[in-house]
Amino acid sequence: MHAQHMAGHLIRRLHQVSSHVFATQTQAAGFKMTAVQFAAMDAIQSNPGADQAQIASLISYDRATIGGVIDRLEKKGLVAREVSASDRRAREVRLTPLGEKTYGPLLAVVQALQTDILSGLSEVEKEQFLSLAAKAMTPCDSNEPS
Amino acid sequence: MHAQHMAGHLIRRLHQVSSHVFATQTQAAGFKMTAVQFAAMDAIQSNPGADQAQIASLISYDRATIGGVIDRLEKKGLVAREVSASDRRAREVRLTPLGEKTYGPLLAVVQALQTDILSGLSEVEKEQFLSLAAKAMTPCDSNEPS
DNA sequence: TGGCATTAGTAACTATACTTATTAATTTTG
DNA sequence: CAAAATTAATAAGTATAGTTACTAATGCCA
Repeated sequence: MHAQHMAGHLIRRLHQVSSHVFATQTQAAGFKMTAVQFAAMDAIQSNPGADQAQIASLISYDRATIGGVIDRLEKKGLVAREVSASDRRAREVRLTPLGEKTYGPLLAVVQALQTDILSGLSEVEKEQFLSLAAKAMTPCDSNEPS
Repeated sequence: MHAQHMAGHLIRRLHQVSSHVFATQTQAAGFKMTAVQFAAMDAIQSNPGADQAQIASLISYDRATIGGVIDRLEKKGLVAREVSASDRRAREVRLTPLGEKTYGPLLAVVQALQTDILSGLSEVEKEQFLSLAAKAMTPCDSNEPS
């Protein structure tokens, strides 16, 4: 069992736990939402009218996959797509009134569950972990504002 | 853009990078293999004759998903399944001779690529990160929660 | 201005990843 | 020993996550 001690394996398990905590706690709060759907919604809320490729780039996501994610948000009535007047290839994405109304309470739930993802660590260790994780990601963060 | 600074989001991106490094470097070395397939192969190599559920548990994997992973390993001729003599529900899994021959060189490649996953961190920081990640996982290491 | 590269989005395909339900075999227990 | 509970694996359904290939629209530029 060499794999257990490898970075890739540990990261896969962190991701597994993280996704599970997200799904469980958002569901308990009455939302049906995945972590990626929330990230997309968050990006759309901060950048209304951006096209799908821009949203994908903001959350480091693939152009070919974001379509499906936005499909599901659209199906829930949280976002709306509209063909851009200036570029008929592009779809401008915005939160619907329901999306706007949902975003605030949802954000509160999502912020609250973050501490549970690393429940095995103390507060200080969580800070250390997050700052190391953020640093590990910075080489590819060139296009992202804070 | 609140999501960027959250644990869940950072972990998702780490996983993304990790999977990408794994796929790229194993492919460059001539192997067609995903991280989970390697983890399964590693567990099978260390526990020949274990059934699928045991392998799943060893790598913190779902029983319903491991079947597909082992299917793909079987299709590549790396592992073989055999109905257990003592329990006809269970399939005992073992590496084939080709699997045995492949395992060593593959392990070397996988061990070598681990450092590239956290390429943004110094050696000391990598150690810190890995030990924090391992600690974050320990509460559930005894066995899997629901 | 006509052709060509680029870009936005989708489609199809592979592979996770998890849930619930089902089937089949085994074990427990009444 | 038969009924009930448990367990191993699969099946079906949903949602990521990425690749390559394709269509359609745009923009460059010679």
